[in-house]
Amino acid sequence: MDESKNFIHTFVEEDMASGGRCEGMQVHTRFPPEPNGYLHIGHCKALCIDFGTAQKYGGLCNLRMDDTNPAKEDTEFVDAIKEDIHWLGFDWGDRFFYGSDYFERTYELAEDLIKRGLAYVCELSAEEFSKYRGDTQHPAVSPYRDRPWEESLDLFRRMRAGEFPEGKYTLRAKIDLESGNFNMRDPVLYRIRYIEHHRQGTKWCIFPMYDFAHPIQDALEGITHSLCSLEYEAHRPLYNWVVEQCGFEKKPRQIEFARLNINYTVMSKRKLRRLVEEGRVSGWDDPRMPTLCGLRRRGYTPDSIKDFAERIGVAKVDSTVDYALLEACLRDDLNAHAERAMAVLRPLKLTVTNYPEGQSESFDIERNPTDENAGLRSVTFSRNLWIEEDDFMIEPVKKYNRFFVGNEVRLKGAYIVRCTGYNTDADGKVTEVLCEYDPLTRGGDTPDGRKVRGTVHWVDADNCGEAEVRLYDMLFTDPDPDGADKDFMDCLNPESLVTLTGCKVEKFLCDVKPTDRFQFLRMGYFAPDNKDSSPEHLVFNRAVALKDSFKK
RNA sequence: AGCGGGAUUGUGUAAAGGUAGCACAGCGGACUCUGACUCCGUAUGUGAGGGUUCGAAUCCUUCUCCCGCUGCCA
Repeated sequence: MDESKNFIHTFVEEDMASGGRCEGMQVHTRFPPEPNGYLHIGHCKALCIDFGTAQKYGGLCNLRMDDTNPAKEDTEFVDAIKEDIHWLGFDWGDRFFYGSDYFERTYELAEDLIKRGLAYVCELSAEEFSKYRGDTQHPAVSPYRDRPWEESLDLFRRMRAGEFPEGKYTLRAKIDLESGNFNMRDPVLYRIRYIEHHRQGTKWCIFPMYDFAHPIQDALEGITHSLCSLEYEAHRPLYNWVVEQCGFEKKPRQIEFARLNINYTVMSKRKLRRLVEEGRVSGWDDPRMPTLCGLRRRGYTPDSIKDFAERIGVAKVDSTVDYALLEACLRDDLNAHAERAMAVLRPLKLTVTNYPEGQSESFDIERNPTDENAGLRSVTFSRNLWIEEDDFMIEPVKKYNRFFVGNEVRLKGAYIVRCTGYNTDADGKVTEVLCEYDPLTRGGDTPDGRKVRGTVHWVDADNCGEAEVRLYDMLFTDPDPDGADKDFMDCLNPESLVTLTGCKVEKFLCDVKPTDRFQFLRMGYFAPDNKDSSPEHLVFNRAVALKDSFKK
């Protein structure tokens, strides 16, 4: 297992150590998404922390749909979430749960609290309660706090039976109306909602709040460590209160960490949802979206995303990670594993004048120079080739090693050629580059050991594949979209919106025969636009030049 | 304001009193069948002040700044 350690690991080890809170137990975590949207790169951090922590200590991680609010949740999202997690490579075994499966048990525990005078039915409306809630200077008051428990129990049962309209009553915990932590000022435990639940149907018309349901779910599943984001910090006392008052023997421990932010990247589920609903993108899996399925279509690999989650670390500080790190992770993965191809984006004709017209031969070129097992691919060569427009200069700049008249250049995997001239059109634009090849350098070797500094990619004009490439950018926003009270929609990078339905499409020539439309990744990799499976990549030549040209 | 968190280079993240390290981004160079990859080098940091100590990012203290909470959302 990896040796890197963060503050969560420190806590866990403390708890598991002899004499610790969880001595002799197995580490058990859970990933609890609310099924009201698709998973995005931010969830991935939590996913890697939840599953990763369990893995690190030989424990288990459950997958649990946190579906206690019927207004927002849908089965469509449940399936998508499961698929995305599997795609990333995590597995919950047979421990897939719904928070709503515990509704009955949760209800019993609520009745129990009422009977012990720890909860009461309140009939303050939401607006009224905000008046009674008090403020930092004044404690709250509640006229219903001292309702006899028998009466509360009766009302609570009738709430469940559907005798009251929405909003008429709530069940509240009786905790501390003077607490500086507002979560402890008699928080609502149950509210009435006549909305069909995506799983429970119309069986229930009262639903537990997150603050009540979550600790119970954790405790029932034997969770030892409940890892969540920073905004729940102030809820921890309530979490502990519920676990304590409900009498659970094994008490889960909540630990909070900072959620992920990436610069220029829209990371709120609410906003992503708007992009989908208002048709600014083609769907949750639009390649410009930071959702897992969007990243997948864009060409990101599971390993690169997990590596990213690893490299950003875990802490309690609000932080914003540089988008470039995500790209670096993908580059590293692709560089090690993806197949190479030679592709020409802006073709310039290259004629090998001393190579006979009509003659052809083929060369075997490694699929991946860093991986011998990747094998070879065959490419054909002829008198008529295409090279990249900027691989020729009439007047070479300093340190330019590619085509200019008089210079020797290696055609990758084929021959050493010497540039002998070029032709231009009436405007002086270069239309053709001329060269002569050295037959003794077949395969690109130099038997006499002479140094040839420039190596250039090429494709056989008589036998090359052609494909479309879609130029995408992520949906970037201004660095501070919420700043000058602008709507984030107005802060989206126009470049990334150019291509609403079609994207910018260009053709490219390639030494293999691509049949799909390809995504163009910013740093010079191609990935077919494949909705269903993991992408196969073609790593583009001299990636950095493109990386720079597409840099923000 | 009350309560709860937090502050290490451009961005993240390590260092549990003992050389402030690593990654990404930047810059410079070497190497190379692509200028990529790789390798080497390099600049920039402990929010501020006081204290304890031989020695402080770390302990104490005062201050400053940032974030979260005041849903019948999660």
